[in-house]
Amino acid sequence: MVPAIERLPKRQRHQQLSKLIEENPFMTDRELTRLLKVSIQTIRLDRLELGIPELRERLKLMAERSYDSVRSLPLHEVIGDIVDLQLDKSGISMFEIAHEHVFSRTGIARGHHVFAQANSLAVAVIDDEIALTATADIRFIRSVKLGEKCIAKAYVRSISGEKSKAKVEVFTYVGEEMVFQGNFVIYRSAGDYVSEGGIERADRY
Amino acid sequence: MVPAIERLPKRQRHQQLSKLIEENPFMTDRELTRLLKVSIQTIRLDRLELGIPELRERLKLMAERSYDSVRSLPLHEVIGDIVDLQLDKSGISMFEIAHEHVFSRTGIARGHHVFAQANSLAVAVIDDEIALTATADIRFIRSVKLGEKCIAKAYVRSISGEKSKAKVEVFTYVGEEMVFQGNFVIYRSAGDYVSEGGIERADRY
DNA sequence: TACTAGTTTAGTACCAGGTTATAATAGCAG
DNA sequence: CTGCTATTATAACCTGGTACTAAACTAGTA
Repeated sequence: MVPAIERLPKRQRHQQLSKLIEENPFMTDRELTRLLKVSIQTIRLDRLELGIPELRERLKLMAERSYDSVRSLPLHEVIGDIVDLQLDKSGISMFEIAHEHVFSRTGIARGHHVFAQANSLAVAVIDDEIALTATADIRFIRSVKLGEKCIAKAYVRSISGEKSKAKVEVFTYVGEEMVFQGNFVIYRSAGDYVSEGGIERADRY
Repeated sequence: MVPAIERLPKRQRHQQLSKLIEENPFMTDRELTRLLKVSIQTIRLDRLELGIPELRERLKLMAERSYDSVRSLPLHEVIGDIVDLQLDKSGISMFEIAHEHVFSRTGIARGHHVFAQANSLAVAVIDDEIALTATADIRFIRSVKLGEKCIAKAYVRSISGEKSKAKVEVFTYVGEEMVFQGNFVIYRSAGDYVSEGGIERADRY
């Protein structure tokens, strides 16, 4: 049944094929024949067996992926995932340090990403039409590394109702350990309702 | 020369065409004929005039863009373009505020992007293996808006050789106007290299 | 030895989504 | 009428495939 001896070449080729296409999805079958030294039909049978779509389908998939991620990129609106939010009181967000956030040499997160999480949260926690960071006084307590999950907790310390400023304190933890601390002064749009929980905002989606 | 009267339809159609393709780059010429009520040849002439490539080329371009941005993501290494750099002395970087950096509602830049530029520059200007932000004291002087070019200038104020800290002051301008100011304390490596475990990988091509 | 099966190669027809070139037609301006 | 633009039509050709049929080259086995 299973010849079992000269069966390897095919499997090997399949592996190579998968790897080549993963490394460079822009390759045509014809280019692959040159690299694998088999006929174009073999390449096509292999793709069939492996369920690898043709070049054009691959490119279309990639295009669709990137197109979707461009569309749904209010990713920049808030850095990190908001876990809990009590407007004008406190908030919690989570942010996992990925490759693109670290110095490639050391795996240590660039400070501005940690700051961005805290800043986003400090702004988000202020319940106002417009909230902008005025000043910040921050401390990076220890470096954060690739893969670590940063939990930022923001507390609104004071709202100077007339003066249209709010003080927000943010602490960021990895596990039990505090890694960042910042005091933010946030400008808020003056002249409107100071919320005590009774404000509905319809323009917020 | 320019008939000027029934000349509009074409221009209008060109506009519509561009818009349709921009909105949905996945449309074939045949689908476009149905929307614009002209022959497929007209669509193709239009694309030719407008320099819009065929569907497959569009998808390929999109795929390449997303592929590149995944591969070459030291895009995050420095925020903004370094224009001038004198290590341990000063540096200048430029950063243009784009759509993805602003609050969509107001067109005002999120603070952490402005901070990121300054922070990146403050770190870059320190001539050392490893440089990390320790603390920062920052002030957002006025809000920065979509399309504005931020010029950040960093000055190294002191290097405490033994103590492995440096003070860097950064000023960010839009035109003549200062929009941000920050005092950074940067940790620097006290002269050691961080070994990454010494793994050589031969399985790489 | 011949039979059988898995693997590889070859060849043909066909398809989508075009490009390129060439020609025919409509509509109006001078 | 001539000349010009815009539009449409027609046909040949291209790339990078799919789908299908058929042949040829392994081997192992009865």
